[in-house]
Amino acid sequence: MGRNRATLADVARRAGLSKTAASMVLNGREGTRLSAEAHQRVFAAAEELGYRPNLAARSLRTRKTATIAFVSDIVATTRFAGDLIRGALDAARERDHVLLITETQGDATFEQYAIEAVLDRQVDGVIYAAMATRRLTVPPAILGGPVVLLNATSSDGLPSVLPDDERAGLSVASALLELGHRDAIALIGRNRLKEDDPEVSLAARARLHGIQQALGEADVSLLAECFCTEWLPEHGYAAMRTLLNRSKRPSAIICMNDRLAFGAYQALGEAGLSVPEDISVISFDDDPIAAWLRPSLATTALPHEQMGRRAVELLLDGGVAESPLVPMPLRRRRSLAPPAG
Amino acid sequence: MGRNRATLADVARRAGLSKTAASMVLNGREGTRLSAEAHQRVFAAAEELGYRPNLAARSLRTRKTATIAFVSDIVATTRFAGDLIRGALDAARERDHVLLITETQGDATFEQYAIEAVLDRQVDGVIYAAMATRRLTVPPAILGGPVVLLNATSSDGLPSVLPDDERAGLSVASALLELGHRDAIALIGRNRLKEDDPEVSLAARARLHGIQQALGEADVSLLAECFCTEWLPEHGYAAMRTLLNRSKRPSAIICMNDRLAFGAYQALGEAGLSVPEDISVISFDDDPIAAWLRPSLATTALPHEQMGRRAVELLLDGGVAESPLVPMPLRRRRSLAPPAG
DNA sequence: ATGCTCTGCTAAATCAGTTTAGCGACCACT
DNA sequence: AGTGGTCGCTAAACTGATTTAGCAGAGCAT
Repeated sequence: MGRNRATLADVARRAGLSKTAASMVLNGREGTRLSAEAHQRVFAAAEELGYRPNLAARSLRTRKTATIAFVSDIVATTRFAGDLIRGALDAARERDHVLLITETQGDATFEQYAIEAVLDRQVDGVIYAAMATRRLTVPPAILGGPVVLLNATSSDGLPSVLPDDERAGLSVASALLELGHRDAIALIGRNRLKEDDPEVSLAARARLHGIQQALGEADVSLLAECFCTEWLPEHGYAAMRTLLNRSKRPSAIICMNDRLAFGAYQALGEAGLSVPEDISVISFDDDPIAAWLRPSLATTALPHEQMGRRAVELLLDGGVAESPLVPMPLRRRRSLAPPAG
Repeated sequence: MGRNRATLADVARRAGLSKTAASMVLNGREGTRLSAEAHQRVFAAAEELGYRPNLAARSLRTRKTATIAFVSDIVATTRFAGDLIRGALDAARERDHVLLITETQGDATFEQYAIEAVLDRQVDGVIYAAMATRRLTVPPAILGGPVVLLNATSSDGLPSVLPDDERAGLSVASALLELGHRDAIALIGRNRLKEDDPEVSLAARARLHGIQQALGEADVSLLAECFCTEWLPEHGYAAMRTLLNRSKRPSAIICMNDRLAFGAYQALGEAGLSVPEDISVISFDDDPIAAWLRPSLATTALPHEQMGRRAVELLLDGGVAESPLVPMPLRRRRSLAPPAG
């Protein structure tokens, strides 16, 4: 790779100046007393030789690599990961940085390995990302330099970037209240494990709080709450069927995520009920599937791209981040209507 | 990041030996005549100091960085990208390498930038990946070193890794034939642009060929073919509705991808038809949605993780790759049944 | 004539490794 | 005693940049 690249010494020689002079000119150093003509010559030589600095050599001296490590537990499995990475990539490029990506797969050995690998390469900072919003403990090895937590928090007081799930819960419930739903709102996706263990999820509890707060303020209580062991379509399907067997049919359903809502749609379709005429449905995440459903599913979007971007900004610009919370915009779609009758 | 790391000189001093000796011992050099005791002392010193080599310094001398560039047009947008990256990440880790990921967004300026960024960092090789299987032209700048094309080919004769869409087409059609479907098989997703322009897609044409070959051998011809401008659920929905308005109802549908099949399911549900009793459905990709559908959708899996892995293997192990094609396994699921009646 | 400052530039050290060339001690052989 | 070979190890060069310290010459005042 890159054999025969011109070095700084080549540039200096061609310009008839010293390496020192060439280095200073190319780095735009202030306060140097090099003549305008010297500048000219260096630039010309660099241009002609197609000179590009060898960053390995530079970083040996400066201890800067213009490289950020993106260490995450799981990059695949969810299509959101790509957005997180893309946002980070964009922000990094704008700052002339590049991303070294590793995955720990939630395995301690891999994590150890990943961290050594990036530290050995002298990265300028680490973005430690979780694919499910949660609390975690960062490996002490990376604390020697800048770290930002992405989609996670820790007790170390490290800067972090999180989606604002509580406000999302609030807006989801409010959307239904505004339409006139009151006494027949059901919730699908309660889950003790997710709600009680912040190392599993922060989203479940926050979303629930938001929903409860909005409903409480309107003096409304839920018609029913369905517990689900996981937030997958099959669980949403089962929950919806249970709900439909009850004496009073709900006028609106809140699902804790879009996959549950997908399952709920399936059960509603089988029961011959239509959304939103018979039942409104609203949810969280804005998985691409939400827009593909018929009718399209109203939901609150996880701002993954924004979050990835913020993480890099926080890491490199050292911003103090007013708040770690990134808003989750409400996507109003066809699955919402006022209650029937 | 990583301040106060012990250097090789520290290790050598503690072992009471020279840097040369320490370097040789730690690199396990053959043919050196250093005593067993010297080995002991170096290993002990390295261990005690928690020594880790500075890879920037090493690669300055050796011109090896143990880093691979993963340059792709688009990392987000499809949930498959994650799998491609994960496979590459795994294979890279097994070989003590790490991935520098960049995205070009199909933009020439970004691409130029991305390539300079990775070449400046002296990567050992480049994986040039496309998110949709297609033919492309690689930027000449990266040809100075090893390159592997992932999910793409080019006219440069570069090694590449591709999914075997033609065989997938073959197995999809064969699966239907085996079940007894013959004169009422319809195809959703024909698309001239994708089929005719290899820079847009190689998959469409290959899948079609495979299907046609299998049907041809069985002396069967398609009942109908629906053209779709894109392969999104809405197009599958529309196509399916069109098909249902014809005089003869199909006994089986082949969709060119799972998203189209998702749309077809929606239209079938609305029409009160059930899968697979009334109509069988089979498709391509194995998007996670395929398993979530009710009934679960039979499809052929894009082996993205395998492909990512193969690309790294090809790049680092220099394998001659018997064939660039990675098999797409058939996932038999509930959407298949013999024709009714 | 001497000393001082300013200008425009460069030699050399430095970063942390790898690699080449070779040194001193010891032994065996003539 | 002199020569040659092996053993066990090291000094120094090298990679390609940045950075520190300082040099030569011009201009000016004393």
